[in-house]
Amino acid sequence: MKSEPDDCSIDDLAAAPGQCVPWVGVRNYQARNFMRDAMRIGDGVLFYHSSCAQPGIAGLAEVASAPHPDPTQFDPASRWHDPKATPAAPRWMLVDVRLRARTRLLPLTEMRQRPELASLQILQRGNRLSITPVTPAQWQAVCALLGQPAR
DNA sequence: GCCAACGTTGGC
DNA sequence: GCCAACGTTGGC
Repeated sequence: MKSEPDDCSIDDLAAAPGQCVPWVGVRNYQARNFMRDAMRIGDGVLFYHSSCAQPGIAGLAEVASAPHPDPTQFDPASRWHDPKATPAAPRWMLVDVRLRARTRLLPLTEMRQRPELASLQILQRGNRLSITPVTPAQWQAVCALLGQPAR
């Protein structure tokens, strides 16, 4: 899951109540569908810093809630406000994400050098999705590079 | 700031 | 439903 550190960095996640944040602001249907349909509580999350000086994986996290409506879609003052969404017919669903571990930064440049990570969807040409699935083998490879248990 | 790549919009 | 125009993403 990509996050711009100016919005929510791994340190912001660590400082959040319960080290847990609602993943607000996703406004892409494919990314929404991953949160709404594919994620389960306890699923592992690679926390990726994007649109910053050093893009890369900054820590491990996990899905901490069932899907629920993104509250920012109803808030006219929010940058993520969606005038077409109503509480009766929400358009954007999200999950909460809880920190497991801050890690060293695994830079995008290093990720590209690792053959075992070559299949990661985030590394594919033209990928722009802010949420992409990770296979168990990819997860284990990243954890090994970060010196983290793969549990 | 550039630009490749992709998503969304809206006229037809 | 097609598709051109436009907007967004995100690394560099």
